[in-house]
Amino acid sequence: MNITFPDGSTKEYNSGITGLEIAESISPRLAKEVLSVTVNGDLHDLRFPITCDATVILHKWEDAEGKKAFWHSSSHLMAEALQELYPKIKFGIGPSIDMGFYYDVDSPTPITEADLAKIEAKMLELARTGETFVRKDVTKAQAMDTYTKKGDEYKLDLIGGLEDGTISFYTNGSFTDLCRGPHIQSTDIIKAIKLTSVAGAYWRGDEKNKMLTRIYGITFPKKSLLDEYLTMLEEAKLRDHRKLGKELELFHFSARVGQGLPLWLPKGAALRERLENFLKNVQKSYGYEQVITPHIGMKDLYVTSGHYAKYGADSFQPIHTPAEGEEFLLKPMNCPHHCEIYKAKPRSYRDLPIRFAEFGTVYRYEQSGELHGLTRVRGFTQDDAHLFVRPDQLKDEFKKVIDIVLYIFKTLDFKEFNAQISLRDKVNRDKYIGTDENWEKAENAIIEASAEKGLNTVVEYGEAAFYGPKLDFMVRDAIGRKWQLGTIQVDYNLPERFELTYTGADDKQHRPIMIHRAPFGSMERFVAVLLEHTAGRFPLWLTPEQAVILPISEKFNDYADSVAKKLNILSVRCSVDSRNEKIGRKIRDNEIKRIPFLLIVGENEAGEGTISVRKQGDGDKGAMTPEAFAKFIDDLVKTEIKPIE
RNA sequence: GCCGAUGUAGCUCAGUUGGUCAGAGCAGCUGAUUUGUAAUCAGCAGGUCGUGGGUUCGACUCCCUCUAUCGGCUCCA
Repeated sequence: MNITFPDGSTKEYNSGITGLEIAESISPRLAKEVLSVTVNGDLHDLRFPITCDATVILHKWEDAEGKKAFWHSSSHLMAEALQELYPKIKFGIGPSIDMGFYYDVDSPTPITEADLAKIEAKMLELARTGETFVRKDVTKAQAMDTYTKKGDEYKLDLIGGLEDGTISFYTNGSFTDLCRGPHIQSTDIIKAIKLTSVAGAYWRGDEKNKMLTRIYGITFPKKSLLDEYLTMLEEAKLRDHRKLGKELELFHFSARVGQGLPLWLPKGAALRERLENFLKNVQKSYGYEQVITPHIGMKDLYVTSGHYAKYGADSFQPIHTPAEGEEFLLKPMNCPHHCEIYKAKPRSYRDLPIRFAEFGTVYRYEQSGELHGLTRVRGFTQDDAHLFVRPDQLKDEFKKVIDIVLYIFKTLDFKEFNAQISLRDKVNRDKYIGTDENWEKAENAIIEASAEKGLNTVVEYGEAAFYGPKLDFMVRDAIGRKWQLGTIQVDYNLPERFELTYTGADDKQHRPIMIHRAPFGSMERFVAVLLEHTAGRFPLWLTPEQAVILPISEKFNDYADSVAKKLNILSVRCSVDSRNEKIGRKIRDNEIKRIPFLLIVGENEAGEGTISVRKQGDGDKGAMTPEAFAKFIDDLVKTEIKPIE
């Protein structure tokens, strides 16, 4: 029997050998380190006999598959510890996740964060005994029987959803669990354990079900890896946009204004304005026209669009005029307004594509528990645009929008993002409006355009908007949470509902197709993610303050003011730190404020008409005239914003 | 909305078993200093201890309500 390895080499083994034995035959060290094994593309138990020629991959910690097995096994170890500490506990599911694992449990005794240290200690104690993970295959009926006797409704629910056939149990120490595996060979390679948090989670993710307690944890094969991880988490917290937003005085929340309603402070407003102008310029070059629409619209507008039926009950309640009692809704999206602009006059096929852009502020009632800094708010501004196109223009226009998103990401140095194609749920179709035919056309347009643009995409079913499929651009925040930024959506439905038409070359009326798109997603979320990516060190073209002039003493404040005037005229954003403080103090304070350039002026500079330039994190740059410095800044900004290709 | 945790001055945080515990540093203000590349010195002022109830002779401390925030779940036009 031949076993082939990933490097292409082949070795002969006796039939029935296991992955673990193969590792042992290669080296005792590998046998210690191997965490899981892939046989012919499928994950297998390390003790699973291999009986025919196969390709085998032995996974160590360095592999994602190795980590998965390690963390999944750790969740079983935690379950064992929990069972010993809380004998009446029942278990839901306990998978590995991106970083670590969790287990959902139903315990009559509440488990809180205060209990985590105790559970950790128990886990370590059990891990050291070197328990193996022993697999036992049973029939579905036997499995049902086992859990019926135990009175475990969660496991019974899980088994009920499985197909008939073999079901596997894994046992480590005193704990046996329904589990597909695979697992690591022994618990004694789990050397470092940190239970990170407890949280509530609905059974099977359905809010109608009971809420279980979810315990999150992470484990490592070495103590030093845990320390590194904890350090990394600490550093990530320093980049949290909520912390930086406060420190850099960008935005503020007030309970009296209302939760989820950000107040933009002067520096934040300046930053946001610059981002908006940047995008406006890009859009102008792509033929977009700016429009402006009101913050409210009559209820009927949203009844027509279909949004009222879908979200009306879960929205801010209607606003009424005092005399007539007319109902208005706080604008939750801009598309219906833009449809009405399209309808303002007859459109010809020659006019299309028509591209209406607006930085449109919208209000959505998000559940209170869902609010999160600037990334999930109740009032926010979309960098919205709606493109009205002919069918023959759809794919090209979609590709141009992808170009815009990629250009923006490149300019702002977002290297790591995921492009996600969000399609309809395969089964549950009544969540959506529109005909199957149009949905298929829309979905195909997105899939083809993305492929032709060479985008590396993942497809997610059930993630589409209720009126159409989307291409979403996802990025992660400082601690790895995923957020959607840019979105591009194809919509056949709103044009139908608003009876949008254009006159074709055949002199007949035709239906345009709509593309909804927002490359930033929203100004709020984009700024939040940008803050976390840059740790508050914005590119020069964006940063609220590019330079601060630091007079050596108050004697030079007048000279500093004259330099500031000169630089402001030359479009350098700078101010004067005229406080009566020592130069060291001024440097420190302004470094902390992340001002890119510090301009020091004293007797020498005032005499020569120059400024001494100090760059953040890069030290002394020498003296130059204000004019030379302005040119220097201008050149740097030009390297940051590259022309559109 | 649900589960859990937290809420002390503008910010970051101390406050022992309920009894001079309302504090510190930074920021602010005043004065002195007039400074050459990451914190000059001194003084002053700042808080119904998130809100509203309750228990108690007495509550920042214990209990309940509400509210906001944080970690998740659900949701996300």
